[in-house]
Amino acid sequence: MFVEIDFDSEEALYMQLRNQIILGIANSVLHEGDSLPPVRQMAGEIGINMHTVNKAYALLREEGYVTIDRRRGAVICAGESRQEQESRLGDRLRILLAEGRCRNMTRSQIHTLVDQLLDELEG
Amino acid sequence: MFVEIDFDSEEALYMQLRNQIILGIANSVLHEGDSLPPVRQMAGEIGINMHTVNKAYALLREEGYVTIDRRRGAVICAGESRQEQESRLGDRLRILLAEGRCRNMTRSQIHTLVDQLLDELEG
DNA sequence: TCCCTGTTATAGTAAGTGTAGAACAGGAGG
DNA sequence: CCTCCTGTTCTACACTTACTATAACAGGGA
Repeated sequence: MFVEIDFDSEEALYMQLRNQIILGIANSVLHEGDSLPPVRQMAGEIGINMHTVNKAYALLREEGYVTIDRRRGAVICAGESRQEQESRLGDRLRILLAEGRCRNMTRSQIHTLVDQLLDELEG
Repeated sequence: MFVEIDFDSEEALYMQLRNQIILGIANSVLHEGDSLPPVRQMAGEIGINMHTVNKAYALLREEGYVTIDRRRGAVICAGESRQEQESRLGDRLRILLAEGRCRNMTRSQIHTLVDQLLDELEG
């Protein structure tokens, strides 16, 4: 796997793993139907506990990014955006934009940054 | 103050307060030079502990949103965007955009959402 | 002096995070 | 049937963070 954990980060390990998998999906490194490594294998590869990986997988399942069954493990599933997720995404984006605006970022600068980050994901 | 705390939220109280103050600045409800209520008064108004308010104020000071002295309390200061702040902002925005992309949001939909949220802040 | 300010110290409860060992249920394959 | 691998669940422990509470301190203003 492409996952790398920063043990010095203040962000929770399971959250780092969750984010990197989401980035992998958006980045087309992971496609619909792909299976994630089993919890024990993933835990061994990145050097964290099995339960921490399990927590990340369970979170991804709750958020609708993967489906899990005992045969195939965690499988990337199609993005069927739920409304509740969008609202949370909007709330989080609102704070982010407010911070940028407090930092004197202009509207065009923000759009440029968004395009740049989207290009990274698609490129 | 305009601050309202959601005690059922999973977000930390001091983080809610910090975010609402930042929204207030971006929203032009709070202007450069304005003083925030004293920690004890703010704590009493919104029904939380003084130390929790103090933690939010201290965080805002670390992030460069306010300056604090004993005479005038916490005073909104000018936005002199630091580079470290921007990088963190970019990292957080990257995750957010990845989530949106996994939810099949198009680039134009994202820009529309950004514009909508910015209009809310400016309106 | 008195009051208000932020600040600090100490303490306690509660929750979250990460690790650890063990065991279970169920499907796959020999 | 048996074995292996899978996710899942349980208990337990240490550590950190979050929040509250009480108290005291230093410093500027009236």
